Amino acid sequence: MAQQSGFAASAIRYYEQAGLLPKPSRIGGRRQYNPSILERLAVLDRAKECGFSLAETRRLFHGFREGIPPSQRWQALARRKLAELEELERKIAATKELLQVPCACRDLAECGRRILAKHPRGRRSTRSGSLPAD
Amino acid sequence: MAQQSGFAASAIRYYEQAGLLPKPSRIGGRRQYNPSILERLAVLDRAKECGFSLAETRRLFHGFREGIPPSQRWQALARRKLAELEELERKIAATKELLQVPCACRDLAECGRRILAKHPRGRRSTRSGSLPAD
DNA sequence: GTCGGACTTAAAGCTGACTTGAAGTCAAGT
DNA sequence: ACTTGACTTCAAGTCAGCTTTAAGTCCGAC
Repeated sequence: MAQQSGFAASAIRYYEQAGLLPKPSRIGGRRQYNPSILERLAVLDRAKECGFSLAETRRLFHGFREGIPPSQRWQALARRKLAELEELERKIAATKELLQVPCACRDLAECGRRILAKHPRGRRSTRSGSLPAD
Repeated sequence: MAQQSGFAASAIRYYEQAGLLPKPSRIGGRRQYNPSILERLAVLDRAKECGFSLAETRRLFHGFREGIPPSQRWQALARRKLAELEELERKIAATKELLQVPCACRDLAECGRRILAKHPRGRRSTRSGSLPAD
């Protein structure tokens, strides 16, 4: 079992099935991994740390013409990801500000009235705020 | 239909079933909303903008003794959320740095070897990096 | 009385990245 | 032969926050 990698076996099988790892050779049904898989997994892990989704990581591996070197691949993906992160930072900053607004309402209904007074809720939703999940 | 609120009907029903909205009175099976529900929904929306999960928002509404004023409720939740956001900002900063590391490898296997050389992967996983989803 | 439209419900579906479960297979050791 | 234990597969389950679907109900208009 190839958990010198720090990944769960189930995760490795999942990555394989998701096209992120090459199909390993088999002996009697069992996967035989050669050590290069560890390099693959290290890159995968790094991509994960970089916040790349599996789809993005798949692009890293297979989304470029053969000869394109890693530097260009990383760069292309990084550019988009950095933009996303900056967007996320903006949202966080806005959220932090909201969280620091003091509240002097007597009850939550009054909170509601004040919020409504400031931001009348139109029929069609104001799509802006609200952070992604954590 | 109470979509002066900007919420989808299905979402409102979902919130009701999740204990975030009071059960409205009914006439012939149909919900009859009084206008105070709009205040409720406004607070809910604000909580969402603040990045609160439905569970946290439920605490805002029902997680305190009766007389505790909104200011204290918001404050208690905000303290924890701000800490989370700062943690998230730290992760983003770390991720941004990672994304800016230049890569001079000839191929992805070499990337893997370099990563492995820097961070030998132990048996039990290094639980640190990697942003939540977006 | 019967049509339409707006509501009602419970249940299932969606996304992403996996994990968990059940049931089967394989090879080595006793 | 039989057990053990590590693997295999495929399907289903998990989390959140909803949305979608299907089937049913209610009421007013015709």
